[in-house]
Amino acid sequence: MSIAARKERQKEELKGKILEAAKELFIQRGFEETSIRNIAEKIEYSPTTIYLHFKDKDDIFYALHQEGFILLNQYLRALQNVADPFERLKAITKAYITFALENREFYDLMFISRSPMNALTKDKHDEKWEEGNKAFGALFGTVTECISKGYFRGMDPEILSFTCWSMVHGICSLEIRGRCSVISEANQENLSANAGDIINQMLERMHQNLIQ
Amino acid sequence: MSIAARKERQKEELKGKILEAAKELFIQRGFEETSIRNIAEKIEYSPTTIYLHFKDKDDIFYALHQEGFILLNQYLRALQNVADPFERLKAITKAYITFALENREFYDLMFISRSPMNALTKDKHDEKWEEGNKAFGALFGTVTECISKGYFRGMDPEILSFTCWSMVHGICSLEIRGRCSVISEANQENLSANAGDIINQMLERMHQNLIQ
DNA sequence: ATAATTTACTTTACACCGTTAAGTAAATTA
DNA sequence: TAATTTACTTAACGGTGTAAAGTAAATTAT
Repeated sequence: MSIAARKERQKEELKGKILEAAKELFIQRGFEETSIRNIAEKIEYSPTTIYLHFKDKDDIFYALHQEGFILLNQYLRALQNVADPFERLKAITKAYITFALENREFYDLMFISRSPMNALTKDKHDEKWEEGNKAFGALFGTVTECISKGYFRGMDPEILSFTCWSMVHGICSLEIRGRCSVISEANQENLSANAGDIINQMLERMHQNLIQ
Repeated sequence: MSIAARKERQKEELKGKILEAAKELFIQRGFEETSIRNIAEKIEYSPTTIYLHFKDKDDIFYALHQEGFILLNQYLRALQNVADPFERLKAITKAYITFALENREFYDLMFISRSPMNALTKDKHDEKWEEGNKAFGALFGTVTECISKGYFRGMDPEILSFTCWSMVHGICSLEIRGRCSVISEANQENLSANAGDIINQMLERMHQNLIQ
């Protein structure tokens, strides 16, 4: 039955083309300015064809947000050979910020936009946010390791992990959603990187204080 | 010329009614689900009437986001009589989180949504984000006072202020945009408040470390 | 008091949007 | 060769923001 196999292949091919077109458009123009009709026109199919491969618009952007997580993992994977968990934690916060600024639209989709989360609560009823869970798990693992080596003594690893995430997410999302105009022009350059340094400094001093 | 005065009054009245209707709708249903037509129907005018009072949809939500800042100021004003700047700083972070969670849609509009920022870059060409400047100024003032009293020695007050803002914004925006499902159910309760406590703890230990 | 003008709207219309239902031509199977 | 399935497209529904044109009432001018 190689005909069925070829058809399956062609179906996947078209799905890939839809996603590719969607990605290009949304990276150029952002999520809200990317319509099903735009995507369809780009791949030279009718708009309704897209619905044969994706449930709805949110479903497309859920798939794209998955690609974003693969990209984020590439940034983080490199840090897995940092032996000291505390050094690794600091490297994670820096890499996370770098990822966000180098892939703004992806970051927006993954952590700010409501669209991919809508896809979860609608279609995949009762399904969990696996991508988020996995990425958070990596942070959680490192924080837990830190605690087991005497850092952050007595703190809840999950809440502390969330707090670390929050701190860097705050920087990235204020930057991406254009709220940094309150900062003087001189400080706006490298603002995110500098704020990231302060966060790592805070983590460091927290540690220094505890071991004294 | 009291006729002109009355007309002016009536014009302002209608503008207020539009804003009131928009506010109710957007608090109930969120920004994206609130349309010009909805607002018009609610006040029993034709949709195009709204354009006699507001340039476009973003302009309406810019006005609403201003109301949000008035509300935020009410949360923060109470803390102005906390004499010690460091205690005030910690109170600000807590109050900020409380404001965000008690006024989620307003918070979204003020610090996450693109809409009011669009109004700035479009219409009010070259105008600055005054609301943001003013609110940030209050934080900046407190942080500067902290530094002048020996806290956070050697740090840039503006970048540090931004970092403090980022930390609490991160918590609030992850919560409001539904990214907290990665946390265990037990920890999801009071997650934001607990993360806020950790942030204050970090600020505190940073200080303790410096004065030792 | 009547005519001209301004004001405060509404109606209509345009060009989009996501999405569903119905139709169709080609490929495949019986 | 006929029946069926596949892979689409066309047409349509009900929504969106917004601009242009029309209208009736209020106001001003003569």
